Amino acid sequence: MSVNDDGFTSPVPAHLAVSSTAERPCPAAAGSQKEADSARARNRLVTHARLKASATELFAARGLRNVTTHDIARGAGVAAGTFYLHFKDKRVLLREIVLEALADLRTEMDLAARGCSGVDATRKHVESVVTFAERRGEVVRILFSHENEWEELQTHVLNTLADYCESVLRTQQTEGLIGSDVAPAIAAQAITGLQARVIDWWTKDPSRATRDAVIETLYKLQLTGVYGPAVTAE
Amino acid sequence: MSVNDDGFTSPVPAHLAVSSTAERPCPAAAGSQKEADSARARNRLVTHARLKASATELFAARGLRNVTTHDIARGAGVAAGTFYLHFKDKRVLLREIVLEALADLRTEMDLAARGCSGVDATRKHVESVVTFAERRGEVVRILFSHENEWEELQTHVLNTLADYCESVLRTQQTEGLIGSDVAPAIAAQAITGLQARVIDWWTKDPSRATRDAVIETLYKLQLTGVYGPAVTAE
Amino acid sequence: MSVNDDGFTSPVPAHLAVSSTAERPCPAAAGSQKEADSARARNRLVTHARLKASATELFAARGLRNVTTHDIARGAGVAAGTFYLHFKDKRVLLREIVLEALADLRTEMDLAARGCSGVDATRKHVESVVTFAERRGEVVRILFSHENEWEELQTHVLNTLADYCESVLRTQQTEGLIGSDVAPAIAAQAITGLQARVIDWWTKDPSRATRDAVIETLYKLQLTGVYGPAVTAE
Amino acid sequence: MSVNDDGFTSPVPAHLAVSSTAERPCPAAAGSQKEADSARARNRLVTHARLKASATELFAARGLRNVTTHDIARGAGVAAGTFYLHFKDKRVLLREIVLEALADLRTEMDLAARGCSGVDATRKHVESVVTFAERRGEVVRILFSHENEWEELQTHVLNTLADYCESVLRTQQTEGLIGSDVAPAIAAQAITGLQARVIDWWTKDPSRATRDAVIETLYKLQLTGVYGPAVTAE
DNA sequence: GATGAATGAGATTTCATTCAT
DNA sequence: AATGAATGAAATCTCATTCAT
Repeated sequence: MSVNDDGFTSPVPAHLAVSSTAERPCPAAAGSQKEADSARARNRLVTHARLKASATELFAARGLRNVTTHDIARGAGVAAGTFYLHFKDKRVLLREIVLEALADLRTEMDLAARGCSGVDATRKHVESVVTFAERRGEVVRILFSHENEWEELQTHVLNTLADYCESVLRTQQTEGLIGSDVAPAIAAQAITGLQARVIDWWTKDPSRATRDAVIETLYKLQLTGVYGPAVTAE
Repeated sequence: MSVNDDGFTSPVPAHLAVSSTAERPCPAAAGSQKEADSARARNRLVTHARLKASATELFAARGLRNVTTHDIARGAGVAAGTFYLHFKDKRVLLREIVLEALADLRTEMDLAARGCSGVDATRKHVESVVTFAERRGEVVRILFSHENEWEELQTHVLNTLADYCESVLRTQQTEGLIGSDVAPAIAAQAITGLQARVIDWWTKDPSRATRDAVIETLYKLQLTGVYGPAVTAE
Repeated sequence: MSVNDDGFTSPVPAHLAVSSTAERPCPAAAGSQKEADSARARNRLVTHARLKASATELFAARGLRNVTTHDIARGAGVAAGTFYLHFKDKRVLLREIVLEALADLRTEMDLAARGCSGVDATRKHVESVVTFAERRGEVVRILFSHENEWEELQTHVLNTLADYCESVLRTQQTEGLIGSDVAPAIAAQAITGLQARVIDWWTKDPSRATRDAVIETLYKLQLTGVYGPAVTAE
Repeated sequence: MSVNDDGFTSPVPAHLAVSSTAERPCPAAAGSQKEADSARARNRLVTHARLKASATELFAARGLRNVTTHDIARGAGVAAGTFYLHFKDKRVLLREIVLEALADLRTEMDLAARGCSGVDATRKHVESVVTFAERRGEVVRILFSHENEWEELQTHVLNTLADYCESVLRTQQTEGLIGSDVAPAIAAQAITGLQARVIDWWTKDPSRATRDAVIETLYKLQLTGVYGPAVTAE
């Protein structure tokens, strides 16, 4: 049984759901306009993507509150008002960026650990987190920065990761790999915090440690913490 | 030699230093007015303290950016302008609150671990952090929340704690308690993140776990992580 | 050679330069939108002009410091924030008004004295200053009022006029019309002050003297002082 | 007959009158306290004078609007509230400074021209103005700077000087020294502006011209203009 | 859809003035 | 009289959001 199956039982809360803006049915879709329409639709997606990319870059660099919708629009090369044709407001945009990144991370962790179990799955998870951080440093900065106004979102991110972690822990506890003296809920928070902090610290300045050192340390700390004597696993 | 002695050699950077409130030199304290002066001075301190208390409460509840200087003044029961008689601006106030809390926490950790070493010191540290969180939940929320604009401050807090942690780890490594395969710098970040996350999570809703469960889990995770097999230490 | 050619070699200092309103490059003027764009551009200029007119009126009546940006916006019939879409702040607006007026005055003086020289040019200059004051009393009030905060600007105005005057004096001295005992630099300041004061005084209440009396007196005083026998000089 | 007799027929308007603040009768003047009282009264005058000196210096340096009552008090070495024990508000203080300076200038001009008449009186007047500017540059800067909020006061200063000038002109016209084509009211404004401007310009940077050059130029221009025959008038 | 000028609520900050001690 | 903390009105400036073209 893969822990992945349990990991995401926590659905996105209604108020955080990403409602795609591009749903409105095209009002006048006269036959001969199909091509024009699809061209238009493509343009729309391009603009949408550019806005999101611009926002990601700016949020990562300056923080959420120090970026204006005008900044984002300028960064995307569109007019100020265009922003609101794609996103209801700044929060929605952030939500979209964060939830997308979170889903990506989860997918990558799932894929990495596919077919593994126990200690091996944990190692794969650590590796995939580090890989994700290397490839998408900007988005990681956003994911793990908490600005209070968006605490709801921040909490959702950490809780999603912690829930996943907790499910893994419970499974392993059931299997007798972890002692019954470990409280999965608390331990899950601890491991999430541990990873988030190290990843944030390392992402800010990757020269601080080699990729391998980060992986090894995360793995060892995590494993030997819950498995006790088994550090010798190595 | 106690590691505690080394732990806080990292002085507060100049730009974060809390300048004492009594900056302005008292121009002339004529003889017969001493009482009046001291009464005024006392009142001033009271107002200062009330502003700080008001700000602490509000910052913890709503975050820095969602609290106006007027809110703080209102919470303290003084006029809007009074704020600026005591603090140059919001940042300065936050800085004062945070650095004060950080110093308090450090002091408590030092006192708690006095005379202990090795595993015992670690346990005392964990206990004092949890105790601090129980008594001063509000300030802990501020300490462990990061808003990007104050990243500098946030970084200072975490680094101060991580530096402390790192010095403990290095000492124990020297003493052979920890294997040489542990990178103290990374591990220190990890442990700091682990503690900060759990404390933040628990402080938000203390009913989530008992005090003892939190202490035990933090202790166990931390210890068995670095000590490997020695979890049996207990 | 006309002295007018020399008179305004003093360029506007960089920090006082009026940056053209059309700074922001128009990003992309798609073909079919030209009309819409130009309509918007026209509206923008109208708003800009209304703000400037409103400010001119208010500054003349109440002085720079007693006029708020809100007053100016209200006077122009736009919202408060609109002010800042057109001018970085009040100073920039004042600068624009003053430098524009100064340029206009200079142009009118140049045109009036075109083809004249010596005494005739002086007379034309006096006439054009008086005419300018009659037509644009408000702006003249601003031009010749000095508020210390804007001393830089005030100094620029008077020095520009004085420089012009000085160049005229030097030319006439070269031509032997003026004795060598006259120090052009000092005399230029004197004549500038003389004209500014009379114009300001008269503009405040034009019923104080007829236009002709003002012109005659300015002309006579400048040329031959109060004792001068020969107003008949001409 | 001295023109001085006519010069100050314009009394200070009621709203500009300096009402001494130190008028309140001493409530409890028990016999044996005379000395204490007089010592106190002396102290009061000292404080009053220091406030005025502080204000004069600051106004001259930074302009009226850029000086706060706190600045003035600090400059005088007293507490903020003390300011209001001596002056009803900032305006009153400025008024006191300006009217005092104006009275001083007038007195010096009177004394200088005592016994002189005609051209000689004019020369003496010019000399005394320049001397005043040399000795009391600060106050002159205040006297001749116009900030719109205090236009009333500024107008009073210039009109006082212009009135004086006008009376001189009328006298000389009566005596046949000046032609009937000169309008005394306008000419008086012109001469006042001329002097004020040159004095202001020179005071800002006395190295711009020697004292004698300033006097000679002011004198010559006033008497015979720039074209005037030779200053042979003397 | 895109544009970008306009909107207006709201936050920060200053400072003349008062008043309890 | 002097003190200096407190007051609170007022000004500047920003920016999320709307809307006519």
